[in-house]
Amino acid sequence: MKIATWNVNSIRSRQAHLTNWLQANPVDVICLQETKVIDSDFPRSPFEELGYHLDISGQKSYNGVAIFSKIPLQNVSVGFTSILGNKVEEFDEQKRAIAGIFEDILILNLYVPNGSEVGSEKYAYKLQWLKVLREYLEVALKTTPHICICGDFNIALESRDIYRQTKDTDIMASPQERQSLQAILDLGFIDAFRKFTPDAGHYTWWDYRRGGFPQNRGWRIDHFYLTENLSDRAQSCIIDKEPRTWEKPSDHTPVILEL
DNA sequence: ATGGCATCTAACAGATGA
Repeated sequence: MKIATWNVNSIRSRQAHLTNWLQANPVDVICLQETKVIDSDFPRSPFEELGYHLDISGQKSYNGVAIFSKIPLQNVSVGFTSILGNKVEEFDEQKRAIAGIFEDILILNLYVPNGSEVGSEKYAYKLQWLKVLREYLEVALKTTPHICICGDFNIALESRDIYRQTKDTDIMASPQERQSLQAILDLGFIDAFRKFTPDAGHYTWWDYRRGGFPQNRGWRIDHFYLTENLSDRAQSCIIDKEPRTWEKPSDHTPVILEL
């Protein structure tokens, strides 16, 4: 089976790109981020016509996540309160997390906060959000052996994931962000892409500005993290750069995991 | 240090993203 993740940067602006891509890549599941639309305005029919069942959680203008699957997901939940309760309610205001079970796998689709600038309020929110995510996974792991987390993490863990040297004050590469993500991985998650590809120069996001893509000035910030038992089942994990070459693309490109 | 580019709302400029 194949699972994909793609930050589409507005589902309404990217509808044709996504339908074209899905026709060429009929994955079993696709996890989307930054849909940027309330649920009642989500363009469902083009994707339902391709045979997908849709689970969506969006809001006006910002954020928003969705999972499309060829077979309906079981036990779909939105946000963190479903597992952690009302104490984490404030972290569910922004629509950044949706989960469901496909076959024996819990798929958790995430749009991690960007953080704006190191030291800002949004940066503090990003770190807190990651702490809540860690708690969520700690609980989930107690009952669910097979977990696949994917999405836009807005963090590049290592220098080989970024086209240039970074400073500690660079958002998406700061030590605190990396430690927060590493603490999650330390619960027992493996970077699926790195199981197959150790070398530098593979990215999933390129800045629209300054000709980032043509010069391959990118960052690898979209990830698949798998529990060890699932990692053993992984057959491949690849980045498909092609949609980034299309006209008016998302600034992110899809990553595809094969189990 | 700035701005570069794209998306949103809907104010056609300002907020946000990464």
